[in-house]
Parts: sequence; C-alpha cells; structure tokens
Amino acid sequence: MGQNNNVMEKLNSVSVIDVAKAANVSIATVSRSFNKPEMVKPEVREKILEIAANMGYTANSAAKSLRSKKTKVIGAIIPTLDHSIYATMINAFQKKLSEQGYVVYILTCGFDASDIFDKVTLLLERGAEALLIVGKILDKNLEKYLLKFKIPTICTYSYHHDSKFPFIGFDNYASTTTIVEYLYSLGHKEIAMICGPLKGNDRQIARVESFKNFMTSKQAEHSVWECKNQYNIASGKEILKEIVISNPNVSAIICNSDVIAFGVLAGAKELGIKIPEQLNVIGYDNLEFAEYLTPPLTTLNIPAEEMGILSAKAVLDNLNNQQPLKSYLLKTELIVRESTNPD
Amino acid sequence: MGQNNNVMEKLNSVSVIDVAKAANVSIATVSRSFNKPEMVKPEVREKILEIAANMGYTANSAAKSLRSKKTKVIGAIIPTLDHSIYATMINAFQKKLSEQGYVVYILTCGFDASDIFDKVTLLLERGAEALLIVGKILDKNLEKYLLKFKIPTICTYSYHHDSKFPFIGFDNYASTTTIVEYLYSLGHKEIAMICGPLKGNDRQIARVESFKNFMTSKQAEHSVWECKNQYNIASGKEILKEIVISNPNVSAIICNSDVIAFGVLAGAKELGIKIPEQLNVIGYDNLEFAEYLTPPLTTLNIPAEEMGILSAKAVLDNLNNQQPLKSYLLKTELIVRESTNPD
DNA sequence: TTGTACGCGTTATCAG
DNA sequence: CTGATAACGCGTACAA
Repeated sequence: MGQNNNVMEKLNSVSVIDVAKAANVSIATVSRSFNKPEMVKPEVREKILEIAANMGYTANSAAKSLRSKKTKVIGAIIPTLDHSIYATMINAFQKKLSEQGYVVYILTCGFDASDIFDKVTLLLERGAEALLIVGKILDKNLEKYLLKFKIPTICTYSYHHDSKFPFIGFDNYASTTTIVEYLYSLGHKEIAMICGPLKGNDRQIARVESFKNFMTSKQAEHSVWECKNQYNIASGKEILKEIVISNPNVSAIICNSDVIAFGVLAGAKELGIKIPEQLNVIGYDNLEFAEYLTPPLTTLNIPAEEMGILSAKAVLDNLNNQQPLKSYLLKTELIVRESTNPD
Repeated sequence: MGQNNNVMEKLNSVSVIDVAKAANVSIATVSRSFNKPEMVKPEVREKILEIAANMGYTANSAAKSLRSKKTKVIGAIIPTLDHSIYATMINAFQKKLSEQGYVVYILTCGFDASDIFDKVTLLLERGAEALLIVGKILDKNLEKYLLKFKIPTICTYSYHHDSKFPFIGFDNYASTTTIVEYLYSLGHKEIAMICGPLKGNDRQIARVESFKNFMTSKQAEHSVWECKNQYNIASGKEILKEIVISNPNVSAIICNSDVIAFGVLAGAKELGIKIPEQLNVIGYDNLEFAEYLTPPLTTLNIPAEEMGILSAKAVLDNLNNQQPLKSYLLKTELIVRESTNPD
C-alpha cells in the first residue's frame, strides 16, 4: 500500500464505454439498461447486464450526480450520538432511508444549535439533498439560507407552530406542563428542575419556561439547576447534593433526562434520602433502564424511534414524489412508576 | 414547494465561470484561489474570494469528485447505533474526521456481519474513500473484493493476528480470559456466560471460546447462554431466571455486556438472590451506569472512544499522507467493583 | 429500439 | 503567476 491507492480510480476502472464496446452496443444503451430498463430490448439488456457484472462495472456516482443533479444522500445534524435518545432516532432514520438506497451523512454539533451554519453548508456542499435537524433553527441567517435554496429540512424533538420549517416532534412545553401538573396535584409545593445546557437548546428552554410559568401561576416555590458540563449520571448526583444543601425544602425534582434522574437516585441513596418518601424524582425520555432503577423511575416517554421513521418517510416522499413536507405533532406519555407518590 | 426544488441546482447556480467573469480572470485562477492559494497572487486571490462569497459561489462537489477522484467521505458499517458502545466510538470517529472536512456515511448492519457485501458496495459506490468496520470480515468474497480494490479498511472492536486487514481494537479472547481467571481465582467452580448473538459475530465467538477453553482446562462446570433476541436489560433478567432454574449451582455469571448485567442484577433483586453473596456478576464495556448499579458492577473497560479517534487518525494519515494503515492492539482493564467477591 | 453527440462544473496540463 | 483547453464518466436530446 502507500502509492496510487485511489479508491475511485480502482473501483471505476471500467466505464460505460468499456461495457459498450464489449457488448457491441452504444453507451446510451448501456446506460439505459441500468436506468430505463423498459427502453431496452430484453435480450440486449440481459446480455449487457451480464457483461457489465463480469467486467465489474460500477457506475461512477460523482459523474452520475453531476449529470442528474441527484446524490441520494441525506444529511443529519444532531447534538451527539453519545446519548441513546438521539442515536435511537438516527438509527431508525438511517435504516428506513437505506431501504431506498439513500445514505445518511451524520454530523454532531453539541447541544448549542445556535452556530450550525457551517455544518449545514458542509453537508449541503457535499450533496445532501435534504436535512434532518434536532430542535428549532435559531440562526436567522441559516433560516434565510435554507428558505432561499428551498432545502427540504425537517426539525425534530420539538414542535413550534410559528416555525418556518416542518416539525416532526413533540411539544416540550406541554409535556413539561403535564409533569409539573402531576407533581403539583400530588401536593408538592416546592419543586426543583435539573435541566440540560440552555444555550441554543430550544427543548430545554421550552421545558424550563413551562416549569417556571406553571409554578409561578401557582405561586409555588421553584428553582432551576442547569447541568452545564457533562450531561451524565455523575452530574445528576452532584447537582442533587447542591439542591439538598441550598434548598432543603424541595420535595420533588424534575430531571430533564433519565440519565440525570439516574444520578439523582444514586446521590439520594448515598445521602440516605428515601425515594419517594422524602423526595420525588421524575425523569424524561423513558430510556430502557428507567423501569429497572431503584425505585423504578417515573418518566416521560418520547417517540424517538417514531420521529426517525416518520422523518425518513417524509423525506422519501418529498424527494421521490414531490410531496411537501408536513409537520407531525407526536404524543408523549407520562409513565408513572414508583419514584413519585403523594406527599 | 413541490416542483423544481432541486437542491444541487439551486445551490450550485453560480459556477466558477460566473465568478471568473465577474472577477475578470480565468476559471483556472478561480479554482486555484480555492484549492492552491499559494499559486495565486494574494491581491488577486482575495478579490476573487470576496467576489465568490458575494455571489454565493459553492463548489459543486460532484464535479469536484469526478475530476479529482476524491470525495472526502468515509464509510462506517456498525451493528447498530442503538448501543451506546458503538455510538460512542462512531461519535469520536466522526468528530475527528469532520475536523479535516471529512464526512461519514453510517450504515447499520445488525450483529450478523457475515452478509455485509451489499452494504460495503453501497458505500463504496457512493464514494467512500475508506471504511470502518466493526469486527472481523468474515465473508471471503468481501475480503477478496476489498483487497483487490485496495480499499483502506479498518476493523475495530477485535484484534486478529491472522487478519488481512488492520485492526484498531482489543483482544476479546484475552479479555475474557482475564475475566474468567479472576472469577476462578475467587474460587468459583461453576460459571455461566451470557453472550450476545453468535452468528457472524467474531467478538462474541472469541469470548465464548475463551471462556470454554479456560473452564475446560480446569475441568470446571460451565454453560453458555445466548441472548438471541433483543440485546437488552429485559433479556438479561429473563436469562438469569432460566439459569437459576436449570443450573442452580452456578455461582458466577459473566455477561458480555453491561446492559445484560444490568438485567441480571434486576432479576436477582426480584428473585431475592443476594449479589455478590449468593451470586457474582460481571459485565463488559464499563458503560457509564455500571458504577451506579446496586451493587456497583465489576466489568471490563474497553477503549470505545480511543478506537474511534485512532481509527480516524489512521484514515486521515492514510488518505492525506499515504501512510499505510497500522494495527493497534488497545488495552482493556478489569474494573473490580462490588458485584464480585470471594466465594 | 438504438446510436451520436453534447453538456454537467470542476481540476489538471501545458504553454505562456 | 496566469490562461486556454482537455478530460473526468455519465445521462439524455435528437436523429435514425
């Protein structure tokens, strides 16, 4: 290895011209045998296909794209693959698209989506024909850009009525209201929320707002704790300790991720805080482990896989059948388990 | 929307020709301003770059690839993104590559890697310049194919000395031996292993073999339980029940995934089996949650992120500097916690 | 049903 | 340092 190992060169060493010569037909007939089979006499086509296979012919996708202006590539921009909640969606998205020969470019951007212009253009310049984005598009320039070039773009994990782009997601604001209402109905008068990084993160912002609005409307004590660094179990544990020290009257904690809730349960155990007797804990995402925690975690189920599949279908329908992209408001569901109970 | 919304057409509406005209230079100079800046007089270059930016010029990647025979795309084939252990690696891999303007195609193949020829050719035909694959390449035809076309291919998550392809991974066989030896040294005489799907999965096969060989050499009782369906917590729980019923003398269980081990702990709790007093449990992967389980899980740490980063570096070095791909045998480490102890 | 010839937008070559 | 032009491999009018 080392010298002259160019993949394209090797892979595309035999072209339509070679096949045409070998089959004693024109290049047009070869091309048509692959792309418009019904236009070629069956015997001729079969012969060409066979010869092409024997010669190891592979269409050059760059040339194909250049000519046809289609790449069969979809771009996806997500915060990170390191959270199963995004990985699950992308997994479903990718699987569905690959059934139709589409391939997915994946780019991670961290939780701050306010600065993803570069990532978007990178994918677009590389030929992405449509985009999947997590959350709302916050950068006005990006919004203009996508609109100007009519890039088919789907936003997920959120739902905003005022958006210029279709959303296939769920209502973060309403979902959190469901959670807080439930906790309030249980009699909790002072509740804390542990949220993820807020900057450029419309999901977290909506949840915090919903929480604050509800609690304020009831004139109930409340506090918000931002998990700024690592979004993991250790953080949840740490933040619990801070909460306990500075707000000892908190009787329930809303975690905006099951991972954080996991940490809170772990921290509570260490501190000797009984759950749910002394403290109620509620998660978000309904990850697989939630029901196996001690105690089983009350949490909010979100339609991760469904978002991926529906988004893929929408993209396919748009690209293949010119169907306009529609929004879907998907349902979430509060799964009550044993980490919450009446005060 | 609906008609004539071709992304490429819109995005590449202004070409080098337009920029050249506007800047009053030749197209060659425009091209060079972007790709070989040192060959263009600074003032001229700056002017061209500015004009190009104002006109919204974007190079057509298909044309670029067609001419240069480079795509700056890397393909990755992994079992699933739905397991954080793979997602973590891919996340690191992708992040590193994107620093150099590379983009990653991700395709999932399930756990059976014996039939991925189609996936490989799909990625290659789409222009992937190099490949990242999880596990050993089992299909002889695929092996021949990759060798014939000299596709830069890195295999991960395993390490085989007899492989025709470089491995950036760890030794599954030896790692399991470490685990079994440790358990045996603790005095366990009958051990069970819960493994993942075996078909087309060299990692699981190596671990099972290692386990059987060691136990046989000690003439110790042992059994292997294949987790055929879902590779999740519920399965671990279920299989534990089967083990307890049919092999009541088992005093230790090796789980080939922390997720399975999680299920075993959950099942044990339900059955009233005390861990580690009545049963030792050991995991694999050292996922984040392992140390927070009850009891904290003894497990094997694997270098997921490191594999991703090193693989990315190797690919970059191969593509940019013609450096041959080298193998790296990375270390694993047994993390002893409280789910194991002397008999 | 098939063949000819052109153009897609870029980079590489070669001459200046 | 710059310009003119060929070539990359394919799809598709248009002609036959």
